[in-house]
Amino acid sequence: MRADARRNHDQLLVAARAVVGEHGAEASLREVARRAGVGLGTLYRHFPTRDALLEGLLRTEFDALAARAAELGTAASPREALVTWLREGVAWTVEYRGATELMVAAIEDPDSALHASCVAMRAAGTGLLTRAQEAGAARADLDGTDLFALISAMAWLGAQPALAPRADHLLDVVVDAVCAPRS
Amino acid sequence: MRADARRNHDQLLVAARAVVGEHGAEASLREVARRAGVGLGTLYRHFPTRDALLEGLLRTEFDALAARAAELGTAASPREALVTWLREGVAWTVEYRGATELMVAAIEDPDSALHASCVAMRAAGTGLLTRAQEAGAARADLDGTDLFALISAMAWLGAQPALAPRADHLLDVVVDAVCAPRS
DNA sequence: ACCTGAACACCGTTCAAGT
DNA sequence: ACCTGAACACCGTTCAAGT
Repeated sequence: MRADARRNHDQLLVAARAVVGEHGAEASLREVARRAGVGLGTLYRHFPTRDALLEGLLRTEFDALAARAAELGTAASPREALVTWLREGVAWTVEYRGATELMVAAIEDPDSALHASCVAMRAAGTGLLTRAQEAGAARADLDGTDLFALISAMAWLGAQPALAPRADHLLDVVVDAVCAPRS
Repeated sequence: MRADARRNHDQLLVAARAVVGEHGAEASLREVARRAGVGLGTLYRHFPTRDALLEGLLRTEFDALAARAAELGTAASPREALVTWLREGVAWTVEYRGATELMVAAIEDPDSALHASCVAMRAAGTGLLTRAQEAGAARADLDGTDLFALISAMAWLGAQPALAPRADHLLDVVVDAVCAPRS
């Protein structure tokens, strides 16, 4: 890759992080290009879809979550590992308001730039869930997709200003439900 | 109101119901006006905001939900009344994909055209919840806003194509959590 | 009173023309 | 190779002009 191309690529990601932080995942792509000091066509050359651009932002975070799951898998009790990871996953997802819908859509769309990262994250959660289930510390009738769905829904909830004040408490309720051994 | 104004008003609602059904709550207002055979300014005269237009569509449904709560309050056991209403509330909310965000925003914005309807719906749910709590059939650490939030989040989940297949099951999990007497 | 549609300031996306 | 920005087809919203 040519030096100028690489610089543009990097500046686009920097600008995107700022703009998405301010306006959410539906932020204007024109504004990203503007802020990066780059033509609009250059943005499309580097990131042909909005997903591709977000993937550039989120990949490192996804990887961190998967790594965290591996760490918890050995460092904590099955129940505590699962609960901690659930809470951290929700907290992290709330940060990217608007990205939750994209994440959810990407998990069943193999063509999405976010697909691989989503699948990896689900796999990490599945590991923790299975371990907790084997220890009798989580409901047996849940799978990794359910966990992913619950994290997404609670993150959506936390991103709604009107509901955010109760989000932590409601997450407690859901965590209780996930960890109830019966059914 | 003049006869032509009334006819335009009604046709706008008919068109809006169709267009929102097809494209969700973010549907193009231009398309609504087009489909109603009406100038764009006429739409804005009758419904000055998008909320006002949606309110026209949703008010009857909100009222039905409140009435349903009253009915269940006398016809069913406290637990069953709450659970049935929760399920029906989620099922109904899923129908209006995209409207969930608006509903949630409206409940704390007194200027929203949807505000009164949202508050009434929350009040109806609060009645059922309180009754169930007094019967020891629901967690004591939940209030009407929590119920509203959980309904919204589960409706959001059900509206995501990738998660919809598990939505019913996850609602069961949440219902179990709401009805767990402890904590 | 009520209606219309042009006008304005924005989008996302594509692509001919430049270096 | 890579970049630019005009062009196209859309938005939401406002408002002067018409009946």
